[in-house]
Amino acid sequence: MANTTELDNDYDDETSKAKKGRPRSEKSRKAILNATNKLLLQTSVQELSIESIAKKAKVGKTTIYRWWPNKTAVVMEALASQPGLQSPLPTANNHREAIIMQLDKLIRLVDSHNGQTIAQLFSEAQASEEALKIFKDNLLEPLMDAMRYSIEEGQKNGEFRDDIDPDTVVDILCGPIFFRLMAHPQDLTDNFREEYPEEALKILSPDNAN
Amino acid sequence: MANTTELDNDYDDETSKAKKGRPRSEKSRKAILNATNKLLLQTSVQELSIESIAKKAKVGKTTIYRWWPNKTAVVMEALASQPGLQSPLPTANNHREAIIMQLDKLIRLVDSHNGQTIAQLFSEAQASEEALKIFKDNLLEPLMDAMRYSIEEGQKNGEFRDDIDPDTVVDILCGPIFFRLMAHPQDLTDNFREEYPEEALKILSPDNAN
Amino acid sequence: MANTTELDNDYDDETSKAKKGRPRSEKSRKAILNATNKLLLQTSVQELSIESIAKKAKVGKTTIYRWWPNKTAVVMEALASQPGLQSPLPTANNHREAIIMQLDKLIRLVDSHNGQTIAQLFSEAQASEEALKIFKDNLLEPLMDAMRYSIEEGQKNGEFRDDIDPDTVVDILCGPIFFRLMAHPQDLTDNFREEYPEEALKILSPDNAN
Amino acid sequence: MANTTELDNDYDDETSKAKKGRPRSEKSRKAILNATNKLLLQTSVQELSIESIAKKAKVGKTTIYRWWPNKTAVVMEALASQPGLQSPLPTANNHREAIIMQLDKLIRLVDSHNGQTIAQLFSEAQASEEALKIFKDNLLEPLMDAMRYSIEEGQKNGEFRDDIDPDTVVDILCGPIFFRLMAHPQDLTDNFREEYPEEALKILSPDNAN
DNA sequence: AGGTAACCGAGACGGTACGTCACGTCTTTAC
DNA sequence: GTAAAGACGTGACGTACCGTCTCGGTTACCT
Repeated sequence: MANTTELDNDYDDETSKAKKGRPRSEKSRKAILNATNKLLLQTSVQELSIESIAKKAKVGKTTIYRWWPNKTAVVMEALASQPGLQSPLPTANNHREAIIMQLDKLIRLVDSHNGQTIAQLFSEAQASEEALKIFKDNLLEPLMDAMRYSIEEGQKNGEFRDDIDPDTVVDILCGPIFFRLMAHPQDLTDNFREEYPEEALKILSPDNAN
Repeated sequence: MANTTELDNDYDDETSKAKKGRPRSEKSRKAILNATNKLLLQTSVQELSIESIAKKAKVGKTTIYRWWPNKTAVVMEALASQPGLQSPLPTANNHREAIIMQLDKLIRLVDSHNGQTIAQLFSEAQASEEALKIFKDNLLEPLMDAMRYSIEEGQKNGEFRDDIDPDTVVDILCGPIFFRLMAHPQDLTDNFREEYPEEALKILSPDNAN
Repeated sequence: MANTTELDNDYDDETSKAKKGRPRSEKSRKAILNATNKLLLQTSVQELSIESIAKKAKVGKTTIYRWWPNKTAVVMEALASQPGLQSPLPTANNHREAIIMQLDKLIRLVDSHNGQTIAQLFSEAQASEEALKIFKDNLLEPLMDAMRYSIEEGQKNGEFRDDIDPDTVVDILCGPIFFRLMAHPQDLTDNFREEYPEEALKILSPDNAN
Repeated sequence: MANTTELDNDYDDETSKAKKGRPRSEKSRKAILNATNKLLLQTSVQELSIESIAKKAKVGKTTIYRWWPNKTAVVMEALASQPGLQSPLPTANNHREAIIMQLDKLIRLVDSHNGQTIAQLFSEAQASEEALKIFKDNLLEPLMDAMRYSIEEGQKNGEFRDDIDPDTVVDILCGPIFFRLMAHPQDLTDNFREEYPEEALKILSPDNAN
């Protein structure tokens, strides 16, 4: 029947957006992320259940399962939906300063009320390949990529020693922050925030080249 | 028949043994730890269930609950029960060497088939105060205490700069290893094991004092 | 609020269709009652476990707990679901005959393979207010109400003496049957069925009035 | 009736019968029966656990299992150990009076705080051949035997009609009492106690012979 | 204007594991 | 040999969530 239909379909496929059916409810999406954030103030990511989110958001469980692959993805997006997390860094005068600002931002993030949630997301990722990908794609990689870029640029222009692998440096810079977050988060004090970046960056000083 | 003092000691030793009731079954204890280790080769700590341990060990669930407060504690003891983990470090010529050996041992541990389990235990600990205590008491603190001791001694004898908090140094040394374990464990290569300790230790070099 | 009684189904179809969510599975309901009846051929009500019913019916435990408050309720409904138990009594010429037929039906019921189950349900009811209510509402009261009605009518029309409390009479008529069921069920013979109702009914004879 | 003379016990201790090992502890026996009676004031026989008795009596579980085959036996003996239950009946002028006194005693017993326990024992017996035997041997049979004896004697001397099976009569007399105890114990009032025996006995009146 | 298709909430479904309780047995020391 | 203590393997309890599945009902686009 109706070859016109097929022509139209072909045409539609190209112009894309024209999907049949009821569109995704933005209201539900927001209710879910909102409920997730509220629940996370009281419970850990591990204790958080899809069922409790659905109940709190007055949403069917299927609606959650339709749009997110798992709990980690929901929490990740709920976290990202919070205002203020995307705040841009001020422009830096040099790569050293840029990295210090990045580290400072990371410490602030991790020392906020979201710190525990981030640690728990990282933890969830340890038991599931899928969750690990989501965590890395959305939080870890952007962070590390920016840092690696600054390192590489600094190495190119001689600001930093260049006889050390940038990936290793990224781990050396970020690792202690995440470690402290997970092992003794109460010590992520102002003091640490001020001193740590300076100390950590010494690893990149040309004086420490082999 | 020595003097009275020793008799008293002997006597005390014998009376203190006197526990009433059926003694704890060493056989069951071993079966539980054994089953746990075997199951951990196939599943994550998170997926591991007390029920599956009990079934595999041919033991009642209650026997597990009687002796361990939670899953983390069982896994922790199962891990510790493995031979070779308690292997002592060779004596070092100086504190720098001592720390390098400690770091090397940690990397080896974390790069073994137990690495994932350790990461998962650390993760479990993020959602439970109780689990965190067990993890720190049994794994983290002994490790960090030894390292802190070496650092402090090295600071005293001038081997290391002494204008930096030993606790911070411990985090700087250990953090990247745990971070890499959790973020990209496939990169805990021989190469990393050889280079990382040397690089990390630069933080303690007197040349890097402020 | 939903006040749907199952008897009202015809009426409901026309009016209050408004049930949300997936409807109750009739297949599961039948599987549960069926499994219960089958298991009761092998074990006592006391030994019967919800878990075994769920397993045999290939149904989740929660499905049982969702629809029945306790084991007694499941068994009660399983019993009632058996064909033949609801068979109506033939119409009687007078109240004496009506009661004799009711007693005969009770003895037959109690002498069937369901007799033990009924005794055990009655027993379960001795330790639980809730179970007692279910047993009375579903089995005992209908039986006793019918009997009491016949007694009262017979008293009104002079067929029976009216100087005795109908409730006491009901107990006098039913008690021995249940007692024999519980104390020596092997004696609920044809002989008893034939003789007992006649004898018991003498209590209502006008000749025995005080 | 217990007629163990204490002289015999003293004598045994000193001489022949002397069994090896520690003798059974009378203190434990009493503690167990005592604890059982106390617990039965709070819980049903079904809810009562051997474990709770042992705990309350400060006795090992094995001590209970060594001397009683099951819970019913313990409860039965605990019940029997209560003073006042063995009170003898006054001598009767005729068999009719004897039976009335027996029924009156039964109603009193069953209306006491032990009534529920007796009903529950009878109930336990429905699921276990062993428990049924204990209940019948210790409570039901003595009661029914006495009643049957009076009936048979009354039939012999013409006090009662003799064209009805004494066993059936016993059930007719006792059944309603147990039935009322189990179905609506709140109606075991003084009124019932006074009226029921007279009414029930009409079944034996020669006037009601066929 | 009417079909059709994807969405939505609600909630029942078969499962798995939880942590607890009591069972009846076993194993120790003490008497 | 009995007693108290208490650990043992077993199995059921009732609950919480899992991820899936049906419902009735709601938008939107596409004829």
